[in-house]
Amino acid sequence: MEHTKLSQSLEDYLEMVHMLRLANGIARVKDIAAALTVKMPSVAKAMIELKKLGLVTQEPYSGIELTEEGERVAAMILNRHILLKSFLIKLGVSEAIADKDACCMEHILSAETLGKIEDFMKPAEMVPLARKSKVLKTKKK
Amino acid sequence: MEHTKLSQSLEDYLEMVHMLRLANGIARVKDIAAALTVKMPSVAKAMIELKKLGLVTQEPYSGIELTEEGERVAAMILNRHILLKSFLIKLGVSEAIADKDACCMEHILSAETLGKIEDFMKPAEMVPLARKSKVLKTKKK
DNA sequence: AATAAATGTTAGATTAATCTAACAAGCGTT
DNA sequence: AACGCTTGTTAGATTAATCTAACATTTATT
Repeated sequence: MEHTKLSQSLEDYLEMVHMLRLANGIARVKDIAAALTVKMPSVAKAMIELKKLGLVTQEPYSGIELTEEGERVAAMILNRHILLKSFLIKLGVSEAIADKDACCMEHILSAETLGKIEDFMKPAEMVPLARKSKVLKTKKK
Repeated sequence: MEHTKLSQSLEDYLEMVHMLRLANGIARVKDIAAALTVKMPSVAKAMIELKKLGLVTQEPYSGIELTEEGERVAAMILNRHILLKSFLIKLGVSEAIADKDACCMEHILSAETLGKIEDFMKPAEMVPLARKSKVLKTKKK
């Protein structure tokens, strides 16, 4: 609801909470810090902000949970990440770099550009028939 | 020579100096501020940093010049911008948004990704014969 | 159960980028 | 040449994100 527009940094933290919960079932401060290569106090501060925004909850000294809204936002960011990563891989970028660059791009691209990238990716998935896969049809309507 | 890795912000300022000099012959504080939608004191501070880094020179109260090194770096950034913008346009993004998003992307993408995007763009420029411009041939070699 | 190790939090400093307000210089018109 | 407008600079505050150091809690080991 509140579209308070997260900073890039907070988007990263929120996304990481989500990813760790998917991967490990729990998002711990230590693991978030390690994954984002920051120190634990940075995570603590970020969590305070995300709590203020109503995106996460946390009982002191335990794992971080997502609120419903937090889940929704995190999933959106993660989807962007996945879209961009596969896009880059399709361009021939190696997986590690695709992951890293997707991680930066996911915070800055406009909805329009994301939409076009989606268009670009979709046909290939939907029509694996066309072997040559020349895409980017400048669609007329 | 010194690869002190400019911040995104300083890259933007340096690029804008270059663009204004190309467009108007002179880069004035006021115009830089307007173009980047910041206030003049922000420009002044940025110029102090760029001077420290040996990328620009400026006589007090007059236009900003690029050093040889500054010119080199600025041209590199501008090239990235142009590459990314045309890439986005090719994907179907409108010019204004392509420009804006290119401006963000130009600071964050890895050399590998930039290289792949270049590869992606090249064939089309070399073969302007194909009228329909259906692109992204997953080139085999 | 006591203690040690691991994990989490709080306090406070640092850095970068921005802003506003106040001051200074240059220029253009009369 | 003097005044006023435009442009540029300096000083100082603010905000966000990080860090280190110190402290607190929880978990594991004996």
